[in-house]
Amino acid sequence: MITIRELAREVGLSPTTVSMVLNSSPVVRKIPEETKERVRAAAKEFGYSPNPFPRILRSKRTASVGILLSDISDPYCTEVLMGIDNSLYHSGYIPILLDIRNSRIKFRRYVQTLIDRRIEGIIGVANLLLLQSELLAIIKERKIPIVLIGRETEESGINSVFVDNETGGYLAVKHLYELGHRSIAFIKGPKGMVDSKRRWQGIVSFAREAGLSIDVNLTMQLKVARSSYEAGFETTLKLLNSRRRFTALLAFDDLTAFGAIRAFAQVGKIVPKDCSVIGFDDIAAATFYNPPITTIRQPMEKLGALAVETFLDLANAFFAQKEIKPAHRKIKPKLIIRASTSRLG
Amino acid sequence: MITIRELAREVGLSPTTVSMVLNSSPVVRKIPEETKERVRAAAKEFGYSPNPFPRILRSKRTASVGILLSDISDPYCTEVLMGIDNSLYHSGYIPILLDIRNSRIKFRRYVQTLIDRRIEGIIGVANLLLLQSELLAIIKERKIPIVLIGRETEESGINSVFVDNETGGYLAVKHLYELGHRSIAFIKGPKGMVDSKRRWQGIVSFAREAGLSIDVNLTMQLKVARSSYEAGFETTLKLLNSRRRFTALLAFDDLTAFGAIRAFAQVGKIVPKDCSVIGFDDIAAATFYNPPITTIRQPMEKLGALAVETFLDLANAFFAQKEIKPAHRKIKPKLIIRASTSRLG
DNA sequence: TTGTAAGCGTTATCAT
DNA sequence: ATGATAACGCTTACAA
Repeated sequence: MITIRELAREVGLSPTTVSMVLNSSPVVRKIPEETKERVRAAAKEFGYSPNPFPRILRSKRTASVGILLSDISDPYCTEVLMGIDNSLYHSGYIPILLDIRNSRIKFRRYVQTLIDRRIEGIIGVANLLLLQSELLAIIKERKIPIVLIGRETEESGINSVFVDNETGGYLAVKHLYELGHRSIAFIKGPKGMVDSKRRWQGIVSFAREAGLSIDVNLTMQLKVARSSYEAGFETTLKLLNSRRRFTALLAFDDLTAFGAIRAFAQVGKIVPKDCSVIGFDDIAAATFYNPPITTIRQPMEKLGALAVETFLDLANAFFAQKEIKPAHRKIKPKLIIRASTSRLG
Repeated sequence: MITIRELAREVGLSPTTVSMVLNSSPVVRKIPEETKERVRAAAKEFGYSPNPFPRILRSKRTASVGILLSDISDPYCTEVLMGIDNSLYHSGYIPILLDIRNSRIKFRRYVQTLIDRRIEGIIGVANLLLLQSELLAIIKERKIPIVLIGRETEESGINSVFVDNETGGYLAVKHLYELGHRSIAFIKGPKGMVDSKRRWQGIVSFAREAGLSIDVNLTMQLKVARSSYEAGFETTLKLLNSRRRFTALLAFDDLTAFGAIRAFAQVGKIVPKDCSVIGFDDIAAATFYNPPITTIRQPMEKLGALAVETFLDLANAFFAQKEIKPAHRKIKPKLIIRASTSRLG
């Protein structure tokens, strides 16, 4: 791995000149094309790749960003990641990806790792832990730019990019309503989760508009402890046991919907013939579930892309010593109709 | 962000002493406990975190490893990643994760990115592209340690960690056979794929032992172009249209199995009552599919962990200037019985 | 027991 | 139009 000094010797010039040519610095206009060509050719010939670390040392810019995931096995994270990777591709930044696995210990350790590595910012994919103010403190005290994906937050200094959950909830009930459903069961997200609250607001808002009445006995809440697949399964069984009739079920997310469909299958009911089911997120598996489910799509790739964009703005502002207001970007979700919902009757 | 010099001034010592204390170098034993304590306390008080880049500059060790993924939205990759992240957690190495998305252009660019960043090695998650010898050449020429996960390869200099596909195929048919199935349909992987060939060898080997006859008319092959979910769906419909009877289906992987189950559902057949279906991989979705599928589990986390272990050995050998033989580790798969297979009759 | 100084590979500034 | 030099922040011989 050749250094710039060696390369300079090869072409009979000083490291300075070579550096200037290769970085097309302003002064370079005064250098004759012939010389420049010679340098570039040699660089290519010897496969010269400048060592980034001295540059980092001087400039203080590491061109790296920490990506903190709550759980990489969660399809939601994965798809957001695609958006992140894709946008980063063009930026010259490298991602340092760390998976918290919902462990506070790992969170702490990984935040430290990132700080040690002098990342220019952190992009976090929604996680309850990330909101622990004690932990945010670490970040804020160091003034590191941070962008949170998927969790609505007005925390000062924390940027966020998230889906319009209220509209999402609204669209979901509306769809069921338009298919003729009037007895609708709801499985809300875990208590205290902002997303869930917002979605519920959307649902209530549509119900009011349409004159749809919401039966509290058909309104359940997910337990936090278990995976939403399992929780969806059990909650649905409970719903079925209650003997209260309903023709449609609005689930908190896709995994919950999967669990619900399994529960129906278990008691011999078929979705959507016996009951329509709608999810939320539109993870990849939603397409190939049996049946493929109707859901509210969060544009996850876009969330990732916007987060990167926000981060880049922040990082540049930071080095330009400019203050920049925290951004809170809200994106519209979209109804995706598949085979788990059908017209009543 | 305080430097070691500033910290040294704070405690009234030289940077050297501080450095030695903080790195507990051998000489440090001669330094009185009192001094050491003072240094450590100050480091903590000022939140001193040594800038890693000068160290990298001197030592040539970047403590970073490139992770090249074929497609991060593939659940297989994701689970391998968990194993990688977990093992790396204790090693002090940071992962630079790049998603090729099966694009040769991205591959080239990302390999260059990694080389530019002076990663100490590359862990690749199986991808046909990775095997393109032209591209491997780039890597080999630079003598960068590389470990390939999930693809059997004897390429000189390339280390690999993969599942014993032959045993996997063997176990899968064996399971169906023991449930009483004799008319079994097979959907093999795309032509030219090593994994597929090996699995098939395992299948044939069991068939011979058990005296099971394999009907070539029930033996299909996946087309490469599409996702294995879609391909599984269409291939199964073709199988059903052929009117040839079969009571069980062995699919190339879980996604293929999902597609198959959808195809059965479409023609009104129920799995496993009308036909048993077995997959391969045991991705997370296998657990919550409708029905949850029986499959051959690849220990993906373990594959990731072993790859990291292999990489660490290589990296250490590399810096110790030792030659080390390429490792090819083969891991046993395991049958996981769920609800998509049942006794015949 | 502690300190001085050189060097890792760049790049920016200033000189020629 | 090109080059010498210093500096980024750390570690490590070597010196005191």
